[in-house]
Amino acid sequence: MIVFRDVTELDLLNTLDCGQSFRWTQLPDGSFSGVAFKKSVRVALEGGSLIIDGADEADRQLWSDYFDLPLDYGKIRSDLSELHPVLKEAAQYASGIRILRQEPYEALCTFIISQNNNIRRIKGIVQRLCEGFGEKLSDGSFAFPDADTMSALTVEDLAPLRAGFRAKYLVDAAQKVASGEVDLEYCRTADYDAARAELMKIKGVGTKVADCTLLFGLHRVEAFPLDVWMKRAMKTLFPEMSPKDFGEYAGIAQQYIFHYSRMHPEIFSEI
DNA sequence: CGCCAGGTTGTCG
DNA sequence: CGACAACATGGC
Repeated sequence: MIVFRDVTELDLLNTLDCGQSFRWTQLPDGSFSGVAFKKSVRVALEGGSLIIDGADEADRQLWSDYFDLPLDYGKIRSDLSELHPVLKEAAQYASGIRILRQEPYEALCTFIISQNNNIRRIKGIVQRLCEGFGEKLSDGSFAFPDADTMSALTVEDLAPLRAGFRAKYLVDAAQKVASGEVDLEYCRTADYDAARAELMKIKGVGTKVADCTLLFGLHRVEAFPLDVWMKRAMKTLFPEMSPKDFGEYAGIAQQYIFHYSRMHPEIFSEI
């Protein structure tokens, strides 16, 4: 078990169940169980301490990075709040959301699955993908399958996922990542537009999936994915702003606005 | 039955 | 460029 003391700006529900990761489920006691990096853990926040149950002390840095603990979200939220009064309200409402540092290939695949889909069904497809093709862990849970494994699969193999038209995109992603035709680590440090173009070599990866992969899988926090909610929010709440105006931590602003918008749908349906 | 869901693609002006 | 249907599946 690993314990991180005096953790601030972290809300587990808003971070683990806000549509950036699809691998966490809340338990009756409020804690979360999930798998990342082929490690199954239970996560809880008690009295300001973040507890990673089932983790080895040797992985302390890994889990610190996963929850992005080194980044000063209080400072970032304060700075973002000065940009726009509505952003200030959204950031306050959604405070405690952090950008997870997920594995790049997992982020890529889950956001390919996310297109024209809803979060509930995305979770189901991801779970079936892991159970069908991921490594079985000691506690009976399943890791996310790696690109090498998935590159050997066909669309027919993926039929049990019921992923629909997205299955062929998953196969293309696996093959291009496994062969090195698409270099995910290159995307970590490359010029942003070049990184986006690298990911968009994959069929079924457009600007939004690329941006989500960069934000949630490669921690490119300047990314600003525009999905249906964000397009509505930009038009209704920030008509005078463009994504560029949100600065180097635009991705964090994006999460605040996305969460705030989803929790207040009436904003967009009035009149 | 029709509409929508953290979109992308192909096609047509 | 911009608009628009099609794409699989499942919930409402």
